[in-house]
Amino acid sequence: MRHSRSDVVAHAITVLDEYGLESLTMRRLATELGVRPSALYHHVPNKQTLLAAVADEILARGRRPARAHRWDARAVEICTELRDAMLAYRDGAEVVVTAHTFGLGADGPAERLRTALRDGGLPADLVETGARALLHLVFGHTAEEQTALQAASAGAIDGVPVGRSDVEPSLELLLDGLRARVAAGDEHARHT
Amino acid sequence: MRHSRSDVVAHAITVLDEYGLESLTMRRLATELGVRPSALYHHVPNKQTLLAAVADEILARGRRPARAHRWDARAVEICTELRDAMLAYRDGAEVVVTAHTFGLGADGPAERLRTALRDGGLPADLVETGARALLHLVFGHTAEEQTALQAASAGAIDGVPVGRSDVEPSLELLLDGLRARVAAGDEHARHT
DNA sequence: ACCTGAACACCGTTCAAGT
DNA sequence: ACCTGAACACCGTTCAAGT
Repeated sequence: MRHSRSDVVAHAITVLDEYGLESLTMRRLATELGVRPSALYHHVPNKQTLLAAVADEILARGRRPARAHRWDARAVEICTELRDAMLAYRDGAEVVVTAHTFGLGADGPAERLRTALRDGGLPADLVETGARALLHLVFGHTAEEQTALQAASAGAIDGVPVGRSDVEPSLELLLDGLRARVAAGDEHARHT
Repeated sequence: MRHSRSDVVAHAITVLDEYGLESLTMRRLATELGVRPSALYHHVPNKQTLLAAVADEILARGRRPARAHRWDARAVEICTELRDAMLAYRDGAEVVVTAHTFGLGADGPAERLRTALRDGGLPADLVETGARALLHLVFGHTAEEQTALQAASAGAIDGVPVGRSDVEPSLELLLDGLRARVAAGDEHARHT
């Protein structure tokens, strides 16, 4: 069977989800596709690029339509969507976070957060630091949550199971900081 | 020459800093120590454990005495110390963050943050979510900062150089959230 | 355009045996 | 206690050649 680039990326996600990131090798992927390893290099320049494409596809599959209108509710929406998208596939958080750290794709959520804050009327510097802080919080939290989840599901019972809505307390804490800054800014504007 | 476990860990940091994480292989480390690869397994059960020990050593080398007394200043102190420790070695952030994510060592900073917040009189739930959020912020920020820094120093000139005190805006944003919660809690306590 | 065959230059880890 | 020798079971990537 002849393949296209999207076949390769799609099957990479399947292998990832079924056997984990450490088993997602070019050789294994090729074997599963019924092809020699060298054939993959016709579709993708190297493994790094393939993993970036996998990260983008994981995020794309998690997309949900926007519902909220207020900037803080929008931010929560984007962050929980991001978290759910990463948790939906085995080792999803690690793949997405790594791709983002190396600046290879996976930059959709950052851009959407910036847009939400900008549309909410936040000043440019708050948009920048707020979006980055929110993203780092979700990345850090979800990466840890996923390894804990996977360790629990592998090694049976040990430690307290992590609740599903566990990001929100940290998220709300940061949003409180943002709201306080916005309120202070409005206060200042009213007095000048 | 005969070696001890700490020799191996110390030389692993040297190799890491000089050639980067991707070049830190058991075989290369062994060669640099003038020993066969299998000899390393007398000192360390596997590579993962070695990397956790490397992470702990990087953090230990960055330790500074506590100066501040107020909980929020203590938190900033611990966070900037953590950041500086990770930035002090090539790929230091990635090594420390990975070790922490997999629950292998590198848990000193988290414990110290929790202690600082607890000593500051914050309620238990705020201590927990505050410490985690601060840690994730520093990890996420520093990992990104370091790859940007290393990319810039490798690929010469492109993009704006990241300033040295770049974590502090995000940190202060989160601290504003924490301070607001503390103030609200005190307010509530005064009325009951 | 998509793939094979064959090679290059590596990995982490184990384990019996040496000193 | 610390190390060697030798092996096992793998990696990512390149490149000429096939269809």
